[in-house]
Amino acid sequence: MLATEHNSKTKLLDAALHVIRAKGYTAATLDDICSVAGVTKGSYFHHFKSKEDMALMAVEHWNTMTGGLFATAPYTRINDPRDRVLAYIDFRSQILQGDLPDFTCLLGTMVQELYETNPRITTACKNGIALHAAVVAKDIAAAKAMYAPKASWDPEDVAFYTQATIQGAFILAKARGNVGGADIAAACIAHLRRYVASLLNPPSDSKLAQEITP
Amino acid sequence: MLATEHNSKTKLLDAALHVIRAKGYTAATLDDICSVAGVTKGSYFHHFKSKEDMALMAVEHWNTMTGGLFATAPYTRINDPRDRVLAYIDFRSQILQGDLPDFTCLLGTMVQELYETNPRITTACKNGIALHAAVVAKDIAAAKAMYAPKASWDPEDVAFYTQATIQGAFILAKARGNVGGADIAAACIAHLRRYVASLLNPPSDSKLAQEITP
DNA sequence: GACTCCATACCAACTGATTGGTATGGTCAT
DNA sequence: ATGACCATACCAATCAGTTGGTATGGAGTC
Repeated sequence: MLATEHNSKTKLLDAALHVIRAKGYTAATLDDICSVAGVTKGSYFHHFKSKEDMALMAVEHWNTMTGGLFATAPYTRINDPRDRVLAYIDFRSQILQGDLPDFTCLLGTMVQELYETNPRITTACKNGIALHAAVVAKDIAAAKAMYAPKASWDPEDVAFYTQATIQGAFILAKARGNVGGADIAAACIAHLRRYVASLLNPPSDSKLAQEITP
Repeated sequence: MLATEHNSKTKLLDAALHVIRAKGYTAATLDDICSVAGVTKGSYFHHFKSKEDMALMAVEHWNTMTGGLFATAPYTRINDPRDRVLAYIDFRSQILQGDLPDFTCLLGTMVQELYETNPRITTACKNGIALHAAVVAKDIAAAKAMYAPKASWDPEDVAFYTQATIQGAFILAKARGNVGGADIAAACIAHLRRYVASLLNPPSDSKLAQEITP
């Protein structure tokens, strides 16, 4: 067994996550990714049959990485579903650390430029986002059942709304740049938190949470 | 005056708006843009000294186009500032028509892939977004002064939040594709509307609108 | 344990196509 | 005839992908 057996493939995928998030899919060249990974194109094409193939595997890699991150995050151990949902949102705010390419979303970045030109990658991104949204929706549904059972809004719908806001927060962050970018994203997520909190704990005489008709 | 005086330049800019929104900045080639515009590269380089220069002018073109669209939109004639803000959000939902490249945002698309590699275009996008956010913020501030004067949230902050949600809605729409994409974006904007409405018309015993601490 | 055999992993150099950008020359209004 | 406008032909650089090859180590045979 080799210490470096499948090391190159993982290094290439890690490099791809970083480079694509920094420059986008089209501008991310194979040479970029290979040089960050510290391997050559020969190795690259040994593991991937094309750039598109690599991107699809990068999406899988991303899904397992982020899936693990959220599955093992501290907020998951909170019992009350409402608190857990809000702690999830807090967690999304807390992980806005480091440079922008470190905390922005691979799927949102790729689908933005490829939705019309690359259906396979677009579908992979759609599925990845839906996968995470479903996890969030599960907690939201549990919280709704307990705190707003009669409300007419759909937990899945709210889950997608959280993802939209977070994706949009990334865009504003990118526009502002590395200094201040994380701050404006956090401000957006703070508003999102307040909205979700209001949906799950509506003041008794308020019709806010009941009246949502998507 | 010539009928064709600056016709080619405008056609090139219009083509650029469409092609860049469809494929992103990097993947949008000069040949793409020229062929959509129906002119040749000779004309292109007569009007623009480089691709970056063209993109910067495209941002200006975009700002004047969208600026005019919102400045003359029916909702601006609504007197009550709260109604006007909510009608603005409704308007954002109403213009989700046609194919995705027709209603998604040039600035959000470009900044997503260029924030680390092209500071000039990034700054132009940031300014364009801030420009529109300021227009929205003005109405939100007027509405706040009338309906939630003691609330601690910042109108500018909320304006940026609206832009983030809309940008994120575009990403979800792109992920879902041309069929259903506009629907999920509209669902997100519906939630946004409800949140902004709650900020501007807080139920008397609710602390929702007052407690926002961004 | 020494041997062949072979799949996996990797590399350096190359290729054809495409890219943004140029050079040059023509057309037309003033 | 001069300058704004635009078309054709072209160029150097760069791109994704190929080529032909080396190095390693494990399986099977004797």
